[in-house]
Amino acid sequence: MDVARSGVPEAGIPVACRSCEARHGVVCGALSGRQLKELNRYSLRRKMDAGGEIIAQGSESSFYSNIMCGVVKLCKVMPDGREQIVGLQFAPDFVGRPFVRESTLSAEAATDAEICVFPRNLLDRMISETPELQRSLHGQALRELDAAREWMLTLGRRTAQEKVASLLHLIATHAEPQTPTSTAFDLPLSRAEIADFLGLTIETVSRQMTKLRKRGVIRIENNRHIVVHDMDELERMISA
Amino acid sequence: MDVARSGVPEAGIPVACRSCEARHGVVCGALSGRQLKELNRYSLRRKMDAGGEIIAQGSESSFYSNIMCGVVKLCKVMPDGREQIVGLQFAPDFVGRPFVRESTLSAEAATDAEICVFPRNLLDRMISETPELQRSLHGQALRELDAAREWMLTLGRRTAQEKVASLLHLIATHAEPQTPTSTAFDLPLSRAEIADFLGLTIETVSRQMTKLRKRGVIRIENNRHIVVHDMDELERMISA
DNA sequence: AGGGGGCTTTGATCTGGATCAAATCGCCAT
DNA sequence: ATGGCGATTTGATCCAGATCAAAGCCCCCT
Repeated sequence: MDVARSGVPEAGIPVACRSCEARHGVVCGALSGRQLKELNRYSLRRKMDAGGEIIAQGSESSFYSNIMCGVVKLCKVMPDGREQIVGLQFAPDFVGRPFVRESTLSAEAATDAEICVFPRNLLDRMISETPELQRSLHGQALRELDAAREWMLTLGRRTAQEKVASLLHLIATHAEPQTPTSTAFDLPLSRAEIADFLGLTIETVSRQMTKLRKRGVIRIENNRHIVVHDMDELERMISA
Repeated sequence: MDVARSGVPEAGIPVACRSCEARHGVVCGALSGRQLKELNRYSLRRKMDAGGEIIAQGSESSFYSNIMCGVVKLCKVMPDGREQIVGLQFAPDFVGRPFVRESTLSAEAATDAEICVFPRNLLDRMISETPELQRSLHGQALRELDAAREWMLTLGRRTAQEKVASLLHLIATHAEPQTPTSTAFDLPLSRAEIADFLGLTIETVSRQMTKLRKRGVIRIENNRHIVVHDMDELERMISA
C-alpha cells in the first residue's frame, strides 16, 4: 500500500526519528525534514536511571532535551535543604529554558527514562529561523504556566487530603500518554518526592494515602502501584 | 535639535504611543510602525478602579491588554470561595492567554490602574505574521513561568515569616519600574490579598508584619506604606 | 466635629500537619 | 532461606498557623 517515493511524508526523515516517541512532539513536530535531519545528526539518545540529573540548579547547560519515555521532575532546593518539586514532565515534552543559560532549577529523571539530547546553539538557531518552532515552544511554555498556577492553588489553599487527591488525579491523567485518564498506574514518585511536590511531609502523605485506601477510593499494591476504584470521588475531593 | 523627517525612529508612530508606558514593552516593542499604527487604531485606553475585573475566570474574552500603570493580580477561586493569587503583573506587562480562549483565572486591578485594550483577533494575526512578536511573548511567558515556580517554592516550603518577607521583597523589587530595588513603597495589596497570595490568613499576615516592625526591619505607615530599614536582613530571611 | 463601616491589629484557643520515634514491609544480595 | 537496609507505615506528641472573638484605627460622609 505504500506509495513509492515522494508523497510519503516520512521520506527523507531520519530512521532514528521515524518511530520516535517525540517525533510529533513540541520540537520535532515543528521541524522540516531538512531540519530534522540536521538536528538528528547532532542528537544523542541517553538512558537515565531514576534519580539521574539532567540539569543542575544554578548550572549553565549547553544542551536541551526531549523526553522519549519516563517522567522528569523539576526541583528547586533551598540552601538549607528544603526542596520543592515545581513541575513534572512526561514524554514527549521538551526540557530546557530558551533565552536564559543558567538554570534556576534542576531536572532529574523521576523514573528510569530515555531522553534525546541536542545542542543548545543549534536549536536556538532553528528557533530564530523557524516561526512554527517558536510558536510550538511558546505553546508549551504557556501550558506549563497554566499547570504551575493550578499547582499554586493546590499548594496554597488545599488541605493535605485534597493535595494527595490532586496528585493521584494528576498522575492518572498524565501517566499514560495514550489514554486520557487511567484507573490503574504506577506512581512515578516516592513518598518523599510526593511530599516535596505537595509541600507536605512523608508521614502526612502516607497517612492520607492510608485514609484513601480505608475509604475504598484507591487500592495500593507494592507501594507504587495504585488502582483507583472511585475516580468520581477522587475528582470530587479536589473540588475543582 | 530634531532631525526633520526620516532618521527619527518615532516618525509615523501614533501620537498616543509616543509617550506610552508600554511603548517598548513586550507587545508594542516588537511591532513595526505600520503595525503599531494599526493596533493603535483599534486600541482603547481604560481606567480601572482598584478591584475592577479585566478578565473573569471561566469566561471567554475577545480582548488582550497592556498594563499602562498600576498593578494587576491574577487569581484563582475555588467553588467554595477559597482564593489564591497566582501572579502579579506590573506595567508594561501584557495580560492575556494566547492560543486558549477560555480563561482559567481572573485578572483584576489590584490598585487603580490604566490598561490599553485591543482586539484578540487582531493581535493573534500579528503574532502569526511577526516572529519577533511571538518571540517577545514567548519570553514573557517564560519569565512568568520562572516567577510562578519561584512562588511555588514559597508556598510549599517557606514559613509564614519567610513568606511575608518574600512578598515585601517582591514588591520592593517590582513596585517602581525604574529602580531595581526601592526601600520605600506602597503595598499594592490589602492584608486579605496578601494572605491570598501567600496561602495564609489575614491574622497571620498581620502578626508577621508586626513582628518585622518590632524587630526594626521595616516601618509601617498608614497600613499601606512600607519603609524597609534593613533590606539585607529581609533578603537573608528569605534564605535564597 | 461626630459617627459609622471596613480594614487591621491583637488576644485566646484550637487543630491540622509537623516532628520525633518505632515498627513493618519489600527487595536485593548472599 | 536469611539477613540487612532503605522505604513506608503507624503511633505519640508538639507547635505553627488557623479559627474565633474583640478592640482599635482610618477614612469618608454628613
